[in-house]
Amino acid sequence: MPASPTGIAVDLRTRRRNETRLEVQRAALDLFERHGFEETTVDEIARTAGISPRTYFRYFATKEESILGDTHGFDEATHTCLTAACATEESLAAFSLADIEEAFRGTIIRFRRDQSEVAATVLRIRKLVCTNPALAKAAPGRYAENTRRWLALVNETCSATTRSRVRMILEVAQLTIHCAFDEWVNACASDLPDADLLTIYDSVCARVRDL
Amino acid sequence: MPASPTGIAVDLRTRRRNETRLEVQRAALDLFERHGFEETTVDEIARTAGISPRTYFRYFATKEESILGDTHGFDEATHTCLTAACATEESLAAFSLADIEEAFRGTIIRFRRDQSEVAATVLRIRKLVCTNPALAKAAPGRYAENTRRWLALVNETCSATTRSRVRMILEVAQLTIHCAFDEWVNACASDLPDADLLTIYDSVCARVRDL
DNA sequence: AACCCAAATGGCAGTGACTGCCAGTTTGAC
DNA sequence: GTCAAACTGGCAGTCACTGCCATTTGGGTT
Repeated sequence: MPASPTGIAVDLRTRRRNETRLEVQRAALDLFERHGFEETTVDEIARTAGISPRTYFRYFATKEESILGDTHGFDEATHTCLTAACATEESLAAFSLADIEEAFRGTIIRFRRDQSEVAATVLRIRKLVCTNPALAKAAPGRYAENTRRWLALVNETCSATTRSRVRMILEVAQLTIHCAFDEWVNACASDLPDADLLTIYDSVCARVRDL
Repeated sequence: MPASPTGIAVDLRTRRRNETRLEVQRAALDLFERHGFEETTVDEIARTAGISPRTYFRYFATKEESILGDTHGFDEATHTCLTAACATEESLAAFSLADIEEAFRGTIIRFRRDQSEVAATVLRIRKLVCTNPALAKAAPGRYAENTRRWLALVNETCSATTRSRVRMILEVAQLTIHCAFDEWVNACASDLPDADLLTIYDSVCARVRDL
């Protein structure tokens, strides 16, 4: 199996897989924007992406996942943040909301560097999610699943109290980001001058601290 | 239209409606416990409750709603709490997480007075929700819908900042209760001696404050 | 080169949630 | 008693999603 310069293994197979995955996501986003989420069938998405409906469900478990599957790097940020914290008992005890907030801030900043391309897609997705009721309803469930998975990383070694604390941190962090996303979408829709995700995120974080 | 002693209007029609609603909820809870959520079909629930499948969907929009529809009084608590806060601008500015937490505490205490009957049902429901993945995934979406509806009450009169603040308060309050529910279920399952919902809720609230 | 296994794909038939429509029945107001 | 509105059941249909099987394709082995 050949390796890319970054050391990540990439057969032809997995490269193709990633490509079609992206293709499907693009098709779904496009169709949802044009005709609405409920009006678009999985068959249409598959046809547009050039695959069979049966194959669609080998890439995404549900219709919603073609948009909600992409978490824009925040999942990865949480994951690395948490696994680092799980290293020792002390680091887990010291693990705090501020850690994840800092990691999220880093992810947001990375958006900017990738000039428009990524950030624009994120905005389109978030707009859909907070506009369409069906997606708005499906999204929290999807995120709760992730939280569950993460919590499993901590599960074994620590006390029930610590685990509960970690859960609260993860959930509040998620909550904060999603609120920021929503406000960002609204700000962009209203053409407000300070429609900057990082600025908004910081102010939402501050608001949480003042609760 | 006759009125009950409490002043609530109860025709025969609405009384019947409430009865069948309860009947369906009971049937669903029972079947889900015995055969599992995904293994139970809506047709079975309807048959057990003595109605047609078509009628089922006139009571509950989805299969999940037959359990998730009952929010054990916490929705009502939130609603009254929030409408009271919306009365004047000052009261809305003073509205805080502590207000809702106090209201929730009251709701929990009310469980106790209704000796076992209600509390037992709540426990059964919460156990199902935190055991079954499909329900665990559906639940957050359901609650997000409520938050949306509540936020609409505040929508018109106040600044974007205040609305954002109210949203955070509502969401964190929801989060706290659901964490408490989960810990309660786990404590009951392990037969822990201090498996008291109020005690657990208080400690979760404290944990949130320390974030 | 021929060969082979694992992974990927597509088609087909089936299940089950959910909806719109229509027709019959029940309830409450006058 | 009368009539409109609400409630109900049945039927046909759509669509998300799954299991199974046959076929193709990629990549390593001899």
